[in-house]
Amino acid sequence: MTFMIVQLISSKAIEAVQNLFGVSVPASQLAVQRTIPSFRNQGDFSLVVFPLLKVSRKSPEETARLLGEELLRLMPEAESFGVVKGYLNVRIVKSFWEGFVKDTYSAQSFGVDNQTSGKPVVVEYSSPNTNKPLHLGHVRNNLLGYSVSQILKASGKNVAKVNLVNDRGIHICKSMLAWKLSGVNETPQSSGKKGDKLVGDYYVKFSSDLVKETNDRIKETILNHEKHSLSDDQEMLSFNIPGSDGLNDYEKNELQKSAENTFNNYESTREWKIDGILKEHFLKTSPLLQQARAMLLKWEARDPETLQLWNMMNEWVYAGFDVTYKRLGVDFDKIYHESQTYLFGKEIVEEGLKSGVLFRKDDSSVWIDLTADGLDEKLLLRSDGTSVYMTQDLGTAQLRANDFDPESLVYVVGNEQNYHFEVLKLILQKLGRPWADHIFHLSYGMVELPEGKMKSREGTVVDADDLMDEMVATARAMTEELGKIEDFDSEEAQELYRIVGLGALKYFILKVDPRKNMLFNPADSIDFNGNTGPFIQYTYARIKSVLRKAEAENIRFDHFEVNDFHSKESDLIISLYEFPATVKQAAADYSPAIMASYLYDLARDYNTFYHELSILKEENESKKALRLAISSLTATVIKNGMQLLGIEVPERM
RNA sequence: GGUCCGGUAGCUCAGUUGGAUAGAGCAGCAGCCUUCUAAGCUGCUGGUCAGGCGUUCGAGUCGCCUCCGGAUCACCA
Repeated sequence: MTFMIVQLISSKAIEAVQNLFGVSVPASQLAVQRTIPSFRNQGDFSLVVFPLLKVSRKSPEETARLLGEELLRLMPEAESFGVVKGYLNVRIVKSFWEGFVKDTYSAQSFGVDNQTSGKPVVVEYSSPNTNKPLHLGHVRNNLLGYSVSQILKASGKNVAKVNLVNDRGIHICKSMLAWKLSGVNETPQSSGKKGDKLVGDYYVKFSSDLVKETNDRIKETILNHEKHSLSDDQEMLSFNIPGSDGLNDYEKNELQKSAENTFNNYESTREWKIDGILKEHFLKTSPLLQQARAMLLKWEARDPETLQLWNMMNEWVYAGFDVTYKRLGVDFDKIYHESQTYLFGKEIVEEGLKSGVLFRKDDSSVWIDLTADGLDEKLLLRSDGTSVYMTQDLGTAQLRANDFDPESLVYVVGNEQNYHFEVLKLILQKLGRPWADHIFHLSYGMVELPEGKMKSREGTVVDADDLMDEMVATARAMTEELGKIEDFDSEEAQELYRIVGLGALKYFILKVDPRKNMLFNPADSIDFNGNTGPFIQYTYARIKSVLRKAEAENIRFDHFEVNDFHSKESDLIISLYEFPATVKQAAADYSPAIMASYLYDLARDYNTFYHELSILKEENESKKALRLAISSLTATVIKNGMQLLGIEVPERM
């Protein structure tokens, strides 16, 4: 079985040109494309002959006609042709399509390669911080990572899904400190909160406590100023600003001026409008932040009490994440933790220093000079010898190379880190890592809300669990309104709401080109009509309904002979035929959106076919069998294709 | 300011290495359920593909310029 009719036409056309004009033209000159609907009465595929005019020295119409005639001679699969302007439209013989349907309609795994081979593609995605629950942005990341992994597998690659959990650092310490200071010993069990939510709440509490503490300190400082009389009608204010001892005179002076401005403003308006310089200073010297930093140092020194608290709270978060991941339907083959990998980059830095790729500055910080590559100098070790993000990523990349001996490393990370990954790849290349050439940053765009960006401070963050709840609730409301599943028991109904609600969410996000920023409009996302997941799921359920009836009536459809296709039949068959190539295309572009778009078009094609033609009521047995076979194949393709998006399909809805 | 990404219908998005008359959905309007699931189907309305110049037989697609939006350029992650 060949899925390469397009390549066949192209190669035969090259042969035809050779025969006709004695010239060998490259395949790039002979683009074969699906004939546009207006000319489907002439053919299935089209060739553009304009590039051949130089060698044919004839008019476009004449060139196309000659080529068409030669093609008919060379290609038994070509049945007839038509010419419009410079376009040659070729009709493929019915028996070819008939053979295709016969060969595939009962193959459950049509289009998806279940034989994977070669070195693995390592796909990193999700990569959450453990101080906050997952939100809409993570949802896009997770859905993309999972779907791309599925698509790569279906295209024949071995895939390893990995997650790099950021479980250490100042953010986690903030949650830990706020929890400790609260003194209430709240746990997921005692509060009934999901672990990640609980820890996230303390992170928020830290932030608000920090703001309050800072404002209080500032107000106190401002109000407890001293007055010095300079003369009868002039006086000078002096503020006793804590933590300013180490500053130089200029900086002290700036702070005094900033404090005076703030005070004067307060005097005249009775409102606190704190000057920026002052605010920055008080944040920098915040006792709360100092405590958090002290905690991080204790953590790095393996202080048992700190480690215990850290472990406990991280476990809460993981339990919470697991629930969200499971519900989202994503999983990982290996999970890395930064707490275990953050020191790994240092050896690589040492190696780079020896080989001269990196250099040390006078303050003993380590850098790489990328100015020759149009980038800047980049820090790799701080002057105190500690590592930065980039250092860690060098280490984890090496670790992954050791663990998997991968064909390539794919990073599903937001586009705000484009620069970071450009630098990462470049450094590894300079360090002579051959696999560095196969680092691919799957850079996806931000998810925005109608009000603009999500801001945790403004409470506009869309929580992943809440979002799924809402989608499932909408699916339920919609299903109940339609009233088609009265015979479902409660468990079956719940399962359907889940499948449809999540299908809607996943499709809504995955149908957009990953690279582009996308708008998440809640009103649009709960629409289940048109270009949506539920529409495609519905099409599947509809087909299954027909197939169940056929089975009940004992109708077999393993035999059919076709004299002519209805245009709706051939449109559908050719769409189905293009599924394997679409999987390859989606894999090559790392784009679930290509698959989503294909499935939508297919579902639409099927619905018009379904509407226009009878299936079970068709009297001609051969036609009935063909239509059932096409229906069955469409169901398979929808199921397999949706599975590549991580979307399930219901047998009934 | 440097670098990168984007700008297609009122809104959200498609548009394969340059190919025929730029397509869907939503919204709006008009139809189609005693007939295989109406979460469906059919029709209508809606475009200076941000703007300009260029390359080409042919440009939404490639090049240059301008305008607008976003990201990034930390001893943060």
